[in-house]
Amino acid sequence: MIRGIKGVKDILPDEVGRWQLIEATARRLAEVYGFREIRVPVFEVTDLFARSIGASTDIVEKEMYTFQDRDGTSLTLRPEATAGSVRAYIEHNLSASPTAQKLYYFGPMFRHERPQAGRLRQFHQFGVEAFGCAEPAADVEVISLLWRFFSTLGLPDLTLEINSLGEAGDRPAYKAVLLEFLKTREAQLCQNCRRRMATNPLRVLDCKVPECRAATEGAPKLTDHLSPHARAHFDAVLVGLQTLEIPFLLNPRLVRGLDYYTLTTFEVTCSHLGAQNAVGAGGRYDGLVETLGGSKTPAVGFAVGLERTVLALPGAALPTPSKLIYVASFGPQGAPAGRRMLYELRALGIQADTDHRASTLKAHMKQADRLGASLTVIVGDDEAAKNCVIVRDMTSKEQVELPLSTTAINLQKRLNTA
RNA sequence: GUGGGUGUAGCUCAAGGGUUAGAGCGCCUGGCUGUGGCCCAGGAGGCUGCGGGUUCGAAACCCGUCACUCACCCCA
Repeated sequence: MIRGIKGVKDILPDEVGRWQLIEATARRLAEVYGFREIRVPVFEVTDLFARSIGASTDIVEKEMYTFQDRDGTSLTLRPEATAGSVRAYIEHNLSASPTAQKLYYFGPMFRHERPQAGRLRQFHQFGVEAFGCAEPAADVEVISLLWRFFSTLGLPDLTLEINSLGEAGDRPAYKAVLLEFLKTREAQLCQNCRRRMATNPLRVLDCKVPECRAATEGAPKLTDHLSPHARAHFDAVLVGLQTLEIPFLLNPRLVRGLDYYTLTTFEVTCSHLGAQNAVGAGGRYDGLVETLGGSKTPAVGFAVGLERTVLALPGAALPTPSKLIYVASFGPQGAPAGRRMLYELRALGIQADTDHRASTLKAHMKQADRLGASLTVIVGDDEAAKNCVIVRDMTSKEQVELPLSTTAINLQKRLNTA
């Protein structure tokens, strides 16, 4: 038997309802907020990701699905969609358009990691990118969309954490200060954190080991080393959130892993998701458009992990299935009459079905029950001969005889008034 | 890449060295020959993940391997 690839999952019919609800909610809210959909390719030239995400990040170093095109060009399955969106934004000169600055997208992303709860090698994201606005109000708008999305779906026990990474110049300066501090505590840090001191000192602050957290308790805070402009921007974002009454938690330890983030970063976590508890995250990336060859353009966005959203979605959020009419037809005259009835019902836009394998009324009734039909139209040879059908209400068991020719239209009225 | 857990019927799980590997749910048939659910009776369905070893005897113990899963790293 050929199996699916490790870390790549089928989304089966029984779970698709949850996905459709989430996608419809995302799409509707994004449009309400003035974002417009963009569809970018699932693969791009490798260099695009290396330059945007950061050459020394885990994603680029060891998690990308990279392959050679026939001419030798290195291509990569997208590990995220911001890079592609920015590329498209520059390539099609969207900055010249007064209306195309706010984009949203859906789609699969690919990262070669060991799968675990809430983490797959092919996973799906919904995300937005707002280009061209450096105002704190843009950060607040994006965060408020993210928060509204989760609350509309009714995800329980969410926390919005927020931090500022400062402007481009602030981080290197802070890194130096932090490193000085860490050196004085090196003996108390875990093996991992000692390694991180060399690779990514900011991550030490985010370590889960209690000893490390204790050791870094008095560490200098990035938010104390912000430039005046970065400080003012951050404060304005926080005030903006307070104005909208969106609850947040300041987390000076919150560090985003992608190199392009600047100033505001945020993350929404859900407390009963297991270890991978971030359902959505994002931030500002004012330098990225320029890095990729565009003109200097501020931008802010987020990405939502749809698998994680599905996991956290309460069962009550599931949409109720629509009413189904089952056609139970059998016999040399009844069967063709039934097929015609089915055709007419469907032409009227009524969800109707039958089981072509069933040759007895009993088998039909059983199938109607399993499909959850609200009404069953019975057409046997007797009915066909009399040009009528029997309509059975599956819950009340009431049956009425109706003329064959007007049944479909009758049932349509009955469904509309029910 | 590293570590832990688990692999038995379609699904959820029993059987912890000893006859023919069981149960619930689901499925099929009949009770009910043109009427579903509930009930009753019967039935089908298993190379116990795979390969080796120990043993008179292995689903069980040992080794290997593969898969799934959780966690680390990292991230949505």
